[in-house]
Amino acid sequence: MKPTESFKTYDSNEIEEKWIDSLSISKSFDVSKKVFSLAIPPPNVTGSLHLGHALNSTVQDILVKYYYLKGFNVHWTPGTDHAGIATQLLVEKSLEKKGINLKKLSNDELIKEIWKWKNTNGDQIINQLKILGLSCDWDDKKFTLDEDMSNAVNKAFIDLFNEGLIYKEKTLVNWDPVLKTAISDLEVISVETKAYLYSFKYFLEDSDECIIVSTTRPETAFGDTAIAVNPNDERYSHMVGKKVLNIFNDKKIPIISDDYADIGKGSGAVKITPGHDFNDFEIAKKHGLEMINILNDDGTLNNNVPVNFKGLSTIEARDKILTFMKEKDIYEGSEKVTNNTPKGDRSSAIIEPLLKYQWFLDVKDMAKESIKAVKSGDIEFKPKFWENTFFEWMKNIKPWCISRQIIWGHKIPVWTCSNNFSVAAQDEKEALLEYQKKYNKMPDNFVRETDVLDTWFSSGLWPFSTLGWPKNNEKYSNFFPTSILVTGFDIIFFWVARMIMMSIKLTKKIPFKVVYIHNLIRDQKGDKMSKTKGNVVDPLELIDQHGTDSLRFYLSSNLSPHNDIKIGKNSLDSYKNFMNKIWNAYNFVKINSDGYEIKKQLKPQTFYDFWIISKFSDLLSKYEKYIENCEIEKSATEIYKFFWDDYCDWYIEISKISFLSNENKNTKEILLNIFHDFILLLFPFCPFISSELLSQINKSDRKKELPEKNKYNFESIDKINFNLLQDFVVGVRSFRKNLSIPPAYKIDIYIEKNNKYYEFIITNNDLISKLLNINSIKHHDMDDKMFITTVSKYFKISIRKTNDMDILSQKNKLSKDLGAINKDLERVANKLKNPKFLDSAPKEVIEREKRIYSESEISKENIENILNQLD
RNA sequence: GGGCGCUUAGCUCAGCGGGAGAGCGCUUCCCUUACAAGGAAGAUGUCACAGGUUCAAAUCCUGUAGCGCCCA
Repeated sequence: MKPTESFKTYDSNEIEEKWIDSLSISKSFDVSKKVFSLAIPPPNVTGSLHLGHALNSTVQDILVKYYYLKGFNVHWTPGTDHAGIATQLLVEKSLEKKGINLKKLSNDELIKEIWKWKNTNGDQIINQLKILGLSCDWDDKKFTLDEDMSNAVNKAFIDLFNEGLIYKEKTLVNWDPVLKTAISDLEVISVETKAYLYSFKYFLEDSDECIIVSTTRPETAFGDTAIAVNPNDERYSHMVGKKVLNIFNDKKIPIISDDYADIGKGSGAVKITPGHDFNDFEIAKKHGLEMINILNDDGTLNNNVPVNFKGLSTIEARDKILTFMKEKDIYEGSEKVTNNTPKGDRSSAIIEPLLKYQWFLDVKDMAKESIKAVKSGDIEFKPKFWENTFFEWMKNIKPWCISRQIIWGHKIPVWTCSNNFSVAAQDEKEALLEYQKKYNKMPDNFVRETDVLDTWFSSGLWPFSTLGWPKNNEKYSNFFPTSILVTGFDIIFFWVARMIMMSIKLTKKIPFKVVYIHNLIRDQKGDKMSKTKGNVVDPLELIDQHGTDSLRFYLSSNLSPHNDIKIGKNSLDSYKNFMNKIWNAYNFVKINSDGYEIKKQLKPQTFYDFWIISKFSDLLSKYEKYIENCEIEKSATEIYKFFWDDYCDWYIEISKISFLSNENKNTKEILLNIFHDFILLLFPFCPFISSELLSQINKSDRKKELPEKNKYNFESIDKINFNLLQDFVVGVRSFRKNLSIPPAYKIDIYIEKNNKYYEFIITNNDLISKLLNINSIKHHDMDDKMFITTVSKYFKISIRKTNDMDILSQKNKLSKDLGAINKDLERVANKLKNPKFLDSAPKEVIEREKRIYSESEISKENIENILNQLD
């Protein structure tokens, strides 16, 4: 007979379907309540749910549900990011696939196409997030290109522009020749590549003397406008100030002296190409050198090179110029080197530094203010070590290139007159007024900028723009600054830093009080997941197989500040088992708690009721402490340990026996109440199974709130009795196993009458005997050779000797125990006879060591006696 | 080259000054009426290495090596 057949088995899919629409938390503007608010890191509209989203939003959702249980006024804004370049690329590609010629589309038509795509596919990620059981305010979701969001972007731009922090400048920028747009420093990744370092000669003007320079990019020689040598380099000191002939463009270029040239590197002389290298650009500014741009926007060589090189790609030009060098006999050879090639994070194209007019935001002072906010503790990173990374970047920050030559995004709200005077405004009408006000005349040829803003510009406003800024409405004043920001460490620079800067500058407030940085998810081997590698684990598949709750509990248990999460195909197994365990435990609770209710106060009577109550009380305080301190994984571990080890393995097992006697009814009530309150603690982690079980327990729709602390707060709870019971029970089980006594074999256990805890054991004889499946516990005289004996921490446990007992195995075990105890004794004895230890160690430590010593001595003596008996 | 982090059981990781831990895996026994997706009892470690500080170091400091990430 299988009693399970009468119970419903745990089916994650079924309960998820049932509860998916009931998890929203509606916000209120009840000002009497404490506030917990946060904004979701908006996933890209192009995105589909991956484990990174699952992890990030699970963490947030745990916090949200936790503070909701605590009675806070919670507000969590969901939303999506328009993700400028990424989205435009995606839609362009899909249009090309359909056979549409992009070149024939006007910008307006393309934008229309992107919107069309967004409106049909843009909600996919939001719908997938819902599957995770998140308590966002789904009715209040935002998109970075929404009208109010765009107005906020314009407002931010206008303010920063009017303050002179946003400006247009022709300077060297990172240019992506494939996307044909400028990008910011952060969007350039340097990829280690194998390359050749070529050396060639420049001849001094009217002289046979030459100077050798080396470069991995010989094709840029057309743009060389100087040769730099180190001021301390005696080999070249006589040349400084003279000129060499650049035979690639027939110009005479100077030899300059600058620390930048490294004496030890190569020949010590270095060619300066200001138009195509950031370091060289700085040198050129310092020395007033000419800057030559030799590239077109698509990366091919332009009109500033000889006609036979024009239009070539840099790679083609490289071969050709090497041939040219050889012909002219100035080529000196090459060597293999590894160097870092800058590539675009979206296009993977080699990024060319190019002279361009672009818009910049001067963030230097904003960065300083941000550093201050973190240093002062107004904003706190958790874990704290990330603050160093943040400071490091903020200290070295450069002006942020915010303009992009693409079409999907916030168009820069600047209008320029033919005289080059510009104003920033929300729209053309306002721009006209502004222009008249500023310049006291009407503009002519008034045209708007065509560039759009870097996507991160609008993301930088997210925590306050989503709440209504620049309007000071109820939502904004209630929920801003937000309580926390939860994100992976990969976007600290891209996003976190910029939000802090923008917020302090524009709202005069910090955007959030805490930055909770969590780890990232990788595959089983620790490799980054990517479609090309084919190692992507799909969260939806995991959810289908193991359930959302299992996934959420897995993720929250494995958050670690130091290690990335490595997920494999069996990673979720034990968490699914945990859900099943909870489910089945409820089956037991249910059949034993009929007619009992959830109470405000409990009335424990037995030592085991007191014990489980004190255990739950411990859990409750650790649970709160860890969550509030952004150590969710520790909270999860406590939940797991309490439920499985304490509640199921001990309390339920004991309660089964207590129910046989029918004497005390409080245990059933406590069994139910603790289960119920435990499920409340579980709710933030595993909302589906929790909601289902809570609804089964409370037939009416009871409001979810954290259990009251004083429900579990009893004075002077005596835990020792339960420890005694555990010690005795484990001691007997182990003993029996060691002697190979079959479990069905009913035996009597004997203990000494003069044992300190004899009374406790005998008082609970029936309970303990049933728990152990033995006849009963009796007392005996140790000298009796009829017995075989073992020791536990508190007891000497004896069994009547029989012929079929495995006495040798028991002897081996005891000898091993004795070895361990002797080792312990030696260690402790050494400590205790060390006067310095007795002088300097804290009292508690000395006391404990003394206790260990005396306990170990007793155990040692006991074991030795028993061993003698066995001989 | 600079910075940050990591190195503890076969695997994944916790512990971060005072008796080496958890989960998974492994061994043995048990379908004992919540649960075999389970229960019980076990085995398993030069806490990377070398110095130092301390009465006491896996834990703090310094250095070395290896791994990972970020920035040049």
